[in-house]
Amino acid sequence: MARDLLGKVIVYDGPAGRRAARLVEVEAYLGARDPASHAYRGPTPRTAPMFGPPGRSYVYFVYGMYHCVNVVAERDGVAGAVLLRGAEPVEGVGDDPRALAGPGKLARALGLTTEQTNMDLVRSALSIREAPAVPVTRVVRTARIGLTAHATTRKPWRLYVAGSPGVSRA
DNA sequence: CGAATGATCCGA
DNA sequence: CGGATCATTCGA
Repeated sequence: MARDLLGKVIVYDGPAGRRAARLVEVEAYLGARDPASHAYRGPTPRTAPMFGPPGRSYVYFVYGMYHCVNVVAERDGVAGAVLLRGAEPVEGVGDDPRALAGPGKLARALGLTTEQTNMDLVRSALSIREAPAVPVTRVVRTARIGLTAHATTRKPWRLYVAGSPGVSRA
């Protein structure tokens, strides 16, 4: 479930050393039932990780200049992923509280690209770590942002931590 | 093959 | 609101 990711820490031990951030904004995407999902029309080379086993990464490139990072969520064979949209700096990413406020900024600050797609998030250089859960009272649910195929998908599948500067927008 | 498209961001 | 900028996808 997407909400369990809020508060957790994403850690990337890359060429530039350790970079880590606390997740404060996420969005859930499904498969054939979700027109806004990359997996809507079945698997392609790019979206293959979305159909694979859970607990792995799905990183894609968009708009010719940004990368977006997802955590694959459903069981093997079923499409589903959670887009990481915002985080707060923890280590190695500077101290601008808004440096990871937005999916493109988050990926850039952590140094993640399509090279890091389909990585095992439990036992690899890219991982998601346990951290104190975010109190229910601080979690806000809204409709997802920036979608073209919005009409059919007004589900409140965007979750964020109220008041955090790492959230992409109010 | 060519053309359209996009789960973004920034600046005016 | 428009522009930047290009991998991916789909139609012919």
